[in-house]
Amino acid sequence: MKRRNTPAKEAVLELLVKSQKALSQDAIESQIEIAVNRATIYRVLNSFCEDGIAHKIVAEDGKQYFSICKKCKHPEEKLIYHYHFRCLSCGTIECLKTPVQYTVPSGYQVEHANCLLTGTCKDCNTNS
Amino acid sequence: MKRRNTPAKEAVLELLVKSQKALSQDAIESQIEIAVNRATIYRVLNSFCEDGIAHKIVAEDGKQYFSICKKCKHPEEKLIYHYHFRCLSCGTIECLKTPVQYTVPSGYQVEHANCLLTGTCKDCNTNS
DNA sequence: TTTACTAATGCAACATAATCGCGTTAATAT
DNA sequence: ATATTAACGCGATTATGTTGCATTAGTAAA
Repeated sequence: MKRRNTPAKEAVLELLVKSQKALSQDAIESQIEIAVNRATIYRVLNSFCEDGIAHKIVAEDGKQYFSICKKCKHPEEKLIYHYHFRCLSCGTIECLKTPVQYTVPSGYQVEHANCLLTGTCKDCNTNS
Repeated sequence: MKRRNTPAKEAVLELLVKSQKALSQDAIESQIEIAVNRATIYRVLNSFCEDGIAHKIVAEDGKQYFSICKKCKHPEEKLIYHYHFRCLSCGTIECLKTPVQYTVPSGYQVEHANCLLTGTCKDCNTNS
């Protein structure tokens, strides 16, 4: 199943790259230049994840957030998991550079890590 | 608002303690001895969280899981965040002893950490 | 034990997130 | 220009979690 380039994909990708943050479907739908159907946005985002272009974060609100992050890629093309930070004040979700480090009991095999810190970000702390 | 003891609370608590795992509302509803309404289960679970008895984990499936974990309590009564592990094969979510360690850029204030690793657990790895 | 107060419950309605089926549209290669 | 089929929009559907409200039942005081 070869991918095709479409206006929807380009617009979503551009928005994600431009915003530098993790965005939810509804944020994308409201910020995107062109009109794109909800289901399509999800399909586009999931295809990005499948292709390793974007990654998905599930926040404690149960919602999915997607982001493009070039720093995620390790030299040997392996994804390095890093912490994400969700600001309770402004809602922003950003990728921190802090890598996720963990050890698991022997016999356990880790395939994915979803690590989210919540609190107040720098901007919201200094502005209050 | 003082808490009252009720059959629903006792049953949910007993189940959580017995199972030693993080359970979702629907798992609790199906495993619990007595019939308890869905909304009540959520209210009970949230009250446990407020009282510091249980903690809530949001998995990458967007669902909330609740668990009792005595090891969570630090000597000075402060909650220590630890990793959780979700097995993609058997669905079990368990608390790992691995503490969550992170550093955040200056100006950031962390209030909560939700860290979940997914993969295959020991049992599922050895049985395959 | 009886009474009063109100936390807790069940039920139904509601809100939201995400997925899916299906007929149609349009990107790509020939 | 044509054929193929990935991608799309739309509507329906599923699932999770919350909320309002009338009723029930803990708990403490009389």
